[in-house]
Amino acid sequence: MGTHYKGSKKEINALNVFIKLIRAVESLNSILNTSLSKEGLTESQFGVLEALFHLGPMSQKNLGSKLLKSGGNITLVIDNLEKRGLVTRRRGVVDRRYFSIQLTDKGKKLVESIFPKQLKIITEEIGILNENEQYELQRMCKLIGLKQ
Amino acid sequence: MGTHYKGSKKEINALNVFIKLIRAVESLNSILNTSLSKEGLTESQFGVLEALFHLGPMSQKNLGSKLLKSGGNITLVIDNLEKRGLVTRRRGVVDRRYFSIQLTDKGKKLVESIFPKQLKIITEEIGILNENEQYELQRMCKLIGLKQ
DNA sequence: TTTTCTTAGTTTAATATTAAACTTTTCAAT
DNA sequence: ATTGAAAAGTTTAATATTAAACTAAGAAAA
Repeated sequence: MGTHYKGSKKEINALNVFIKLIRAVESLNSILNTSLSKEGLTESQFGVLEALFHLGPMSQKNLGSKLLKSGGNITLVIDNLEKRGLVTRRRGVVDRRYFSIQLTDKGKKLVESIFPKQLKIITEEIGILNENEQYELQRMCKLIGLKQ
Repeated sequence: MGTHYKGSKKEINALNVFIKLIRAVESLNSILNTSLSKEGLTESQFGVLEALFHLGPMSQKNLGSKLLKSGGNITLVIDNLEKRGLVTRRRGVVDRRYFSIQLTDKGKKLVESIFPKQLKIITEEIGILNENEQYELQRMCKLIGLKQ
């Protein structure tokens, strides 16, 4: 969304804020993804591993809800993680429709080695803002994300 | 990136700010993309059309720079837009390595019909914040996006 | 119990996205 | 002028992403 549109002042301001917001997130994600790709992981794959690590085993449906991704997408990401031996599918005993997706030891060790690095990057980047600014940024983002 | 990690207070705060920032942008993009998909356009396709509309014809290389996308990606997106008759490739006369990517009339009309709707959504969403908040949000985003 | 509805997961088709290898064209250096 | 480097675009292979159609399993209703 370029900045060359001649709209009302209110529109131009909103558009500029929007663009800066998008760019900030793109910048952060770019740094984080560069770090991840060195470990041979994509953002989605790390998202799954990290969710399993911090929240424990869960179904693919549940993973999709947490990560805001479609069922078909989760199927593929889990396939790729399973091929690399980072997670396993365990079919539900009571309800055979479910899989319980589990981190393997290899997967757990990988998250333990990567997560601190990612957190360090995030802490450094966000650390450009002081405590009060961080509070304000978070408050404003909550307002914007309100309507889901 | 979940919220269940037991790190230092500073790390936990930064992680929470990061998550809220990501969620806000995801929320905004989701609303905008829903609107675009009704017109049969993807975010990338609209990005190209909008850039051509507001900045004029340019090369694929140039489009890639503006939109922060790889050359191969631009090739595909232009292919798809060209199939639908929304843009045309015009081979450079002086330097035959370049294409000048041009909006067709059909493409121009489409942008003229969609852009105001997108701007309206953005203005409404960002309008939740008052003028000073918008200024502050923009300022902080610039700081975060500083290192490219 | 048999039928019907719902839910979890898979598959398919389309677009997106990148890195890397490749082609064509231009430009610079010898 | 010829050779070699650089630049624009394409292709390929891999992963991502969604919607929609599909399969299998369980639950509810008849």
